[in-house]
Amino acid sequence: MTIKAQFDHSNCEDCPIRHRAVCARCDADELEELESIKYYRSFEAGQTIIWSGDQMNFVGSVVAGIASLTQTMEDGRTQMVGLLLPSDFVGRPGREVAPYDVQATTDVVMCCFRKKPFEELMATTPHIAHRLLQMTLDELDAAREWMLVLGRKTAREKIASLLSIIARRDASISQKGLAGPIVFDLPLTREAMADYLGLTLETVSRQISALKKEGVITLEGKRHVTIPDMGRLMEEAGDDSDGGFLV
Amino acid sequence: MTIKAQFDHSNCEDCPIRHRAVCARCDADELEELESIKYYRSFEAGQTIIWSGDQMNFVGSVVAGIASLTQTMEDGRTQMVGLLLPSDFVGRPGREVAPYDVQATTDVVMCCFRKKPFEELMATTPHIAHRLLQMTLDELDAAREWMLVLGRKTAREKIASLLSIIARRDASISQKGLAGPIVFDLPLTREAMADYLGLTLETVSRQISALKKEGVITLEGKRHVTIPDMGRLMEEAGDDSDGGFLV
DNA sequence: GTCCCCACTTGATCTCCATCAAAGTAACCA
DNA sequence: TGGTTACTTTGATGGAGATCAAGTGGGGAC
Repeated sequence: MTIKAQFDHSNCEDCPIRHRAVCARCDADELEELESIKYYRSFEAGQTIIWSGDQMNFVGSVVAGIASLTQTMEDGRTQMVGLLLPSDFVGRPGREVAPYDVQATTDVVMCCFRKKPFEELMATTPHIAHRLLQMTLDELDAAREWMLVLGRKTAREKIASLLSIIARRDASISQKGLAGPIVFDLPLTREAMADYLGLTLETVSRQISALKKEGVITLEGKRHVTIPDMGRLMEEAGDDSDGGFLV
Repeated sequence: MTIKAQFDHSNCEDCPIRHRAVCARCDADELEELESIKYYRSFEAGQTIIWSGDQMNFVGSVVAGIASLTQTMEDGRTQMVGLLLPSDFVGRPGREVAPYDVQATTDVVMCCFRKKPFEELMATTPHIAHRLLQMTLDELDAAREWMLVLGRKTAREKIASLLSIIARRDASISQKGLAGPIVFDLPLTREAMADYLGLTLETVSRQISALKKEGVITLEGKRHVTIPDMGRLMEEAGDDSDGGFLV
């Protein structure tokens, strides 16, 4: 039924997209048309990929790096509304205008498709529309999960939730599961974390210090995190769900 | 392209669904199959329509009344993650299990389709999948807009934002546009509003009293609201966007 | 080397909203 | 008619996190 089931994406070298995303290389086995409209773009850390309100002329997947979706109020308050990790999809088939800023948080490589041809392809290729619907439903679930974090969790729980998401996502990419300590580099500045969590950067810093002091996490330098006990972290996050949300 | 463009739904009497939703009556003009798998269900105010974690065996649209999607933590903190007004769609094609509680906030009538037949229909009928994708994208936008409200707005701005959404949604149903005073009944208790806004019911009550005292809104009884100046309310909400998000 | 810059940490204080508590209002029912 | 119940308002108080303000540390340019 899905492409994923038919191909072993781990051998798909020049397309590091392993799941969920529309994968140009792999689809090309079935759909040469996709191959012909795909192209790659690179962005430097800090660069804005799409401005809110801009005409969108492409859709695509993040191949490498991390991008963020943010909304900003006139007075400068900003809220991150999504985190795009490798394999995540960007863009709205059928929409003209981008609803939020998309920014490269680290250096980013994207695999793009021109929007018009992609939409035409989608109209004639039911399973692409299907996959897109599934991905959109995943994002919707993630957004709603995040609403609980923003609306009801304490600062400490928010930090733990964010660490837990990144850790899980990281672990799932490196295929190791959740047993044993988990090690990763924080891809976000304290300020970006604050924007994601609806906090200030000072509060983020204080809470990270507290978690560190209490041994819930270990820090080497400012970004390199070790989580000795994932269960403990999830307790701190107030998570009953055994997780699995992604964006 | 869309059904909406082909039919005048305002004449579609026993199907009050006017836009966005999968509309059984109207689709029936094209798709007799849909007609054959649809049925109606009623729920009383307060009743739980779907429990989080339950097997979902139907999808459908809200025909009348208001339902809410909520998440709850073990310790009882709850966050509303969506408000379902008439014409909104409920259910996840392709998903087995409900991710949140769905509760009838007022008395609710739903137009349901058994999930299996609906999914089969979707697989063979591209434009249903398309419409569902568009609806899901709308919900995603709404969820992300709401993340800004939850993460960055003050209590007063949150209240103004909620009133503004309900007012706009109401106005769009009654086709009057936004000029002149807008009148509507609050469909939510103070507690439900608090759960939507990430506040306590006391704070909701205080802020509503404040807005009333300052003439931003008028109250008759506890629920009947008049908004003399929509622009003023949107200023209070901190909204630059001229709006249009729905869920 | 050392200077600078940027990300981060830590401290002191303030404020908005949560919490606890009590009283008011209206609908409903016996 | 009065009493019960569910919803709402209002008051008093406290605390989590914002805000303002220094200070730290590491990496890169020269």
